[in-house]
Parts: sequence; C-alpha cells; structure tokens
Amino acid sequence: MQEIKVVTRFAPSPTGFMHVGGIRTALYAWLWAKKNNGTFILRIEDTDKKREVAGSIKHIIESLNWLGINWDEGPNIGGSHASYLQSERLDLYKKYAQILIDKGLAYPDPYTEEEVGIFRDQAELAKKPFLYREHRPETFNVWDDMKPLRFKTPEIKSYKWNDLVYGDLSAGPEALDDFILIKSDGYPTYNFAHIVDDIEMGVTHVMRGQEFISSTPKFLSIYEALGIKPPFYATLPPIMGADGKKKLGKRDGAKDVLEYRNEGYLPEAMINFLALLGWNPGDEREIFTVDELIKVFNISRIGHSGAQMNLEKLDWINKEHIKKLSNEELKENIFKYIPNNELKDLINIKNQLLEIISKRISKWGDVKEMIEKGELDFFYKEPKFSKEKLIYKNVSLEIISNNLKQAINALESLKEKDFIVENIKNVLMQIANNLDSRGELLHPVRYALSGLDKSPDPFIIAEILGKNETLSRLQKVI
RNA sequence: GGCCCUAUCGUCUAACGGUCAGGACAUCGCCUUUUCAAGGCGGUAAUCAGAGUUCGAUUCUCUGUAGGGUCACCA
Repeated sequence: MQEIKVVTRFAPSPTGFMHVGGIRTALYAWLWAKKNNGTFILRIEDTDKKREVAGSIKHIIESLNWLGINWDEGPNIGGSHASYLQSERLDLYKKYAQILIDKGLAYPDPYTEEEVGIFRDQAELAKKPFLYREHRPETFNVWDDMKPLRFKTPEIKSYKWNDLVYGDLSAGPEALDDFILIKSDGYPTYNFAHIVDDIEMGVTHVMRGQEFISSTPKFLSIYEALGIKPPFYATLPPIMGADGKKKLGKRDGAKDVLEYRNEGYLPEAMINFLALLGWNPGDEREIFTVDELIKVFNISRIGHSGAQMNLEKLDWINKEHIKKLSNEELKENIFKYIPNNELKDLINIKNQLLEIISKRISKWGDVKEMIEKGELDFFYKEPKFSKEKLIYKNVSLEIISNNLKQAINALESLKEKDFIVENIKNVLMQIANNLDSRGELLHPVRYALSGLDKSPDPFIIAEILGKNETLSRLQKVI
C-alpha cells in the first residue's frame, strides 16, 4: 500500500462573512490534513463578480485566523500553485476548456439567456426537471468567447460512487446535464473551476456539504472526459438553523462566526463545539483541545443526519475550556470586557475576585453583562441599601443590629493579615451557630457588604474588601 | 414534479442482529447553604409508522410518512 500525501482545501466564495456551516467544513478538511501531516489549502472562488462583497476575503481570513485554522498555501501567503484566487487563473480554465473542445466535448451555447429561461419555465410547468441537453444543438459553432461554453455530457447514464462518509451514493441520469463551463463574461463556473483547481493543486480529499451530492455526477463526468481520477469525496451532513428544519444559511439568521468572538467565546471551545456537530470520537469524551481533536478526528465517524445548533451546549463547552485557563489568561480575556480601571486594579490584587467572576460566566461577554447589571460594583464602591432588607425572615431589626455588633467585635479582633476567608468564616460562624438560625447574622452581613439580594457569600466578600472597608460598611448599618 | 439524502430522549449523539437502548447539554428533585453561582448525588425523557427476513430487529429489506437537498451564465 502506497501512502498518499493528503491534500485538502477550503474554497469559500467571497460573498460576505463566514457562518458556522462554512467554518465546520473548513475545520474538518483542516483536521484531516493535520492528522495526516498533509497540506491544507485556502482557495478563493471569486468567479461571480456580481455576488462578490468587498472585504470578504479579509473577513474570511480573519475568521479562520481567530479559530487557528491555518493554511499551508493560500491567497495571502502564496504557494507552489499560486494564484489562490480563481479570478487570477482564467487562462488555466481556458486551457482545460480547450482540451474538452478539442475532444468534441464542449460547445458554445447558441441560445440567449431568455431562451434558456423559457426552456426552464416549460420544464417547470410540465413538472419535469430542467435539462438543457434536451435542447442541445445538432451542430456546434466555433466558440468565440462571446457565448457561454457548455460541456457536452458524453454519456447519459446513472452514476454510483463511493463517499467516505455516506458510503455508496447514486444518482439517476437526470443529474447529468450540459452545464456551463465558462460563462459569457469569461469566468468559469464553480462546477468547472473547482475541478480544474483540485486537479492542478493535487487535492486528494474533497469535503463539502450535502447540497453537492446531486451535482457529483456532473463532476464525475468531467473527470471521465479529462481522463483523470477524481479525488475522494467526503460529504458532510447539514447544520440546521435554530428551528431544526432548514439548513443553516445566511438568509435565515446564520451568524458571522466573528460575532462569537465578540461575544467572548474561546476559539478552542468553538472548534470543540463545531467538531462535535456532526462527528463524534466513538467514546464518551466531549471536551477536546485542538491537538487532541487532530489526533482522534476520523472521517469514518462523521454522521449522516443534519444537526441543529445547540447554543446551551456551546456555553457549557466554553465554560469547560475557561476552567482550563491560567489566572493570567483569565485576566487577559476578562479585562477586555471591563470598562473601568477600579475593578481591573482590584482583580489584579485579589485572585479571589477573579475566581468569583470566572466561575459565574460561560463566556467573556457575560462579564460585561454582570457589570451592566451592577453585580460587581460593591467590590469597589459603597453599596446603597435599605434597612428593611437587612431583616432575615421575621427577626426584628433590633436583634439583627445586636448580631451585627457581635460580628463587628469579633472581626475587629482579627489582625489585618489574618483577615482571610477561612478566619472570617470561623469567627462569624461561631456567632451564627448560637443563633436560632444562621441567617440572622449571615444574611445581614452579606447584605450590608454587598447591598444586593443575590451575591457571593459574605466571607469572601469581606476578604476582598479588606478589614477596614468591611468594618466600616458594617458600622454604617447598625 | 423528477432525482438524491436523512430519521434514537427537547437538543447533540452511542449501541459486530442479542444492552435494562448508554453518555452529554437542557430540565426536574435532593444534598451543601444566609442568597446567588459553583459543586455533589439522583430522577423524568427516545428507537417515525407498517409489513418482511430472522429464534431474535434501533440495527438488514420493502412500503408509507416526515424533514432536508438539488434540478442557475450561484457557489
């Protein structure tokens, strides 16, 4: 058995941003190349000038960069098959087109677009698939570059082929047609250009969505006409929109992946999540680093059915990845979402506060939300409070005040350097345990320190505030 | 309409033809607790329907149903 050098590619068209569907396709192709020490190519399929959106290429590159999906050859770094922009390879497509013309397998379309449109409407009216080849001219003119060039399907037949994911696939003869190779504007169609490029670039494994199954016979017939062996095909199941019905698409709310970055998801969590959307390792592991994924990824375990995005699971996976980060990494990320310096300074001094925050978020953007809701203000700013809220159940304010006085006395006895969570807890618990219920002390202390109905426990707050501030806040409420 | 693909808890999924149909997210309950979060423990919850093959079918076959894709001078 001869080992083949794996070459995969991701070939987006520059028509806007990347959504998770495209990214997952890129990811699987990338993982497969990495796993096999192969080559991963980024190629831009910019053959439709009308749909092109300015800035897309930059945006696509930024998206892939964010996720760490890097390429060995591509538009910004070059490579031995440059250019990686199809619009700069027009001569090459013409060359291959000429080969087909010479074989009598390509001819200029004599009809106008309107005429073809009428054929199509007729077919639709008759509830039949539209087949251009039924209108194929008897004799072919010489191609003058002004008309679109069509492929003359050599043999109308059914196709069977093997797919690395779906196994044996087949299609009836109506999947075969005389499709356009080169458009009247001189640009090739996807159907033709990607085949030429895959051949030229030595691509061994083509990964793409299910929507291409029905055009695969067209591709196979081109390979046959050229006398070239097609690559391996790995068809990916679709990713469905939130309703679980339709394939995810830009028109129905698919998000730019960079929005996930802006919301504060970790790239490795995003990769982890997307890898699991349509693939599984065969055991029960779910949290993977990128390196682990490269090791265990396998085409044979890609699923066949469409999967719906589950944002809650993404949050969970992101949280699991957050847990793995060092304090430095946590700070670096969290600080991006903190507008005020007081809080940053405090976090720099108190690792405990960093821990509180990181435990309560599933993505960095949640920090912003906490701040906006004022959930962190009390750490560096005196809280506002109302006396009634000191009350725990039906205990009178008088008793509460009395309890708080005891707490103040006890806390005062702690030396500044001993003012840490363990000691604070000890001291307060001693008092609290003698009460009818601990809440009679712990609730008012927590409330006096935080001014909030919901907050972290009073012991940790006290340590973070420090002895002076803690005592001062308690004094104020009695 | 033709052709093609798919079908297991709400969601993502696992299960050489023989499992009590397993895991994860979500959800619910309990524990821990002064609240919230976290954590620990546990529960509810699925093989689309009908035939066939077989001693035995989630698994194989057929039909139906449902969903998806495709039938461009888009990719």
